[in-house]
Amino acid sequence: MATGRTHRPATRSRGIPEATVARLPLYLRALTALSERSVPTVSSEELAAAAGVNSAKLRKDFSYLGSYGTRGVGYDVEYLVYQISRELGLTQDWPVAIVGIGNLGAALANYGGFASRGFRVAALIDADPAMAGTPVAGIAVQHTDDLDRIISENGVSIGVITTPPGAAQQVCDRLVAAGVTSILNFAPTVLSVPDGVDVRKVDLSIELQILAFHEQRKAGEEAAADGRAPVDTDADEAPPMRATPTGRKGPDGDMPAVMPA
Amino acid sequence: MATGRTHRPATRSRGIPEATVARLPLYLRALTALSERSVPTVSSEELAAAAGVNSAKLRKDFSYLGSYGTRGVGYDVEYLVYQISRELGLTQDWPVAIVGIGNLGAALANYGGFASRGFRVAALIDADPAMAGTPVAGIAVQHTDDLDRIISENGVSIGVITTPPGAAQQVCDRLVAAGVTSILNFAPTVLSVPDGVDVRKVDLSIELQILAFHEQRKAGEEAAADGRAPVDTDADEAPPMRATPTGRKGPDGDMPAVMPA
DNA sequence: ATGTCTTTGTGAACGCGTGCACAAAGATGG
DNA sequence: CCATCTTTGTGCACGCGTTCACAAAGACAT
Repeated sequence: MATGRTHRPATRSRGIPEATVARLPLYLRALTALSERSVPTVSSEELAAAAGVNSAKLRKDFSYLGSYGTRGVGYDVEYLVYQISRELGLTQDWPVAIVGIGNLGAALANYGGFASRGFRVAALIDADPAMAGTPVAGIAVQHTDDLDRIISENGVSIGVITTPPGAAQQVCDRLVAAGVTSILNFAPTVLSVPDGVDVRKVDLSIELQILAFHEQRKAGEEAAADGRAPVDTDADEAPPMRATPTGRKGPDGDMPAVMPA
Repeated sequence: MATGRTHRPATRSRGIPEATVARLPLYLRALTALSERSVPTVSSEELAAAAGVNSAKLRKDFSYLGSYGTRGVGYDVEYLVYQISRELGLTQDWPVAIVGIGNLGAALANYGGFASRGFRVAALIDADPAMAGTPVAGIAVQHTDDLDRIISENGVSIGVITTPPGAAQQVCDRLVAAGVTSILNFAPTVLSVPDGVDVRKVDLSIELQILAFHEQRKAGEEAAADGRAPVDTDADEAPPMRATPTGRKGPDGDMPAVMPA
């Protein structure tokens, strides 16, 4: 019970936990699928299964948005699609600019999932002059020199960075200077941005490394279960000769032990 | 995060928290950069800044791996690179198969970050017979029919799915049946997998929607600060006529008037 | 109405992750 | 050897997120 106040969650984007926000798109996708199948209502149990989450969690998530369900029945699909869309800000148009039109940038430009929900690829930007004018996914690539103007003229507030890592921070700075306040970073770089700017990163190599960790652990457990010698996964087998703090070993010769105190 | 039912009630395995594992690749990247600059040691403060995290958090993370630092000095870069690499399982070779060679799949195949650390693109698989044999990133695409054999012969345990959403679950099932136990899913689908299989997803559209949410919130606050009428971000303005079950086609045509306001 | 049945919404407990703050450990200099 | 200085490693407290379990709300049948 929302403390008896109205069923309206008092303007609270503030009150919506980040973890919940991250799941809303998941619910929305499942609901959209139901909507296309003309399913009128859905229970928390069913929807949770479709979204791959716990039903109690789903109900709590929805409770942050308000009381949109009916006890004994479930949730009205269309109504919920609308409420979540509105909460996520998908009822308005979001022009997006992609900077760095290499393999990945081009792939994203062609990606259908973009236009589907409020997002529109408004500009493609690349530093290579040779690419200027070349159409990618039906949109002419523009040169980085015009980045500022392009962002302003199109009212872009969300930028996608798909440049090589070395250029990412610079591009980021320029985007922010031009007025972008949300960045989706595909470059394997830690971006630093001023307060008020949101950055989310998508990092293939990090994801793979996390999978490798679990994969290795599984292999080790399996070996142990087989009764064989477990994979040596944590002993200090042949470390690269833990460098003595003072004297560095061989190759680097007389590297002065620099290390700004 | 992983979507499947991969919930492990804290295996006694390694006491390394999931959150820490997710940051290790970040530290590793920063350390590798330092290593290339021949920096011998680094303090938790410096490294934390480079990785974009809190220094106390970094120290605690490292403490799960062991005591690899030297008080008063810091951490030996080379030694730490080795320890983290080993912990993540990057000292061994991980053959990876990419299924679905469209724009995105091809872009990933060409992505350099792959080979860099233990990962090797061992096979490209696509359902389109016309693509079979076509070289992408120097590797000939093979047909889905041979998926099982390809996975087995190459000892692939990590699969990357870049197919259209409709094919993702089926491809996933086949990968798992063939022996894959870790999946990186780029398709906008919730994959269900048996226990013991890890799934991580990369979802462009979800990331954008999360950014849109915050963007909308920022716009609302800004408007409020300007003294203008705040963006209506939560009132029940013009809902799609809450569940007016008016003539919903379907088996149950009668459709009671549910969902009162 | 009354009773039964279904499903929501949420109080409460728990566990994980984060950040502070500090003692311990080691380096360094006299 | 002792004093001082730097930086690690961690005990502790706090807050967020998850999950359980259940009372309340409403649908539906009689």
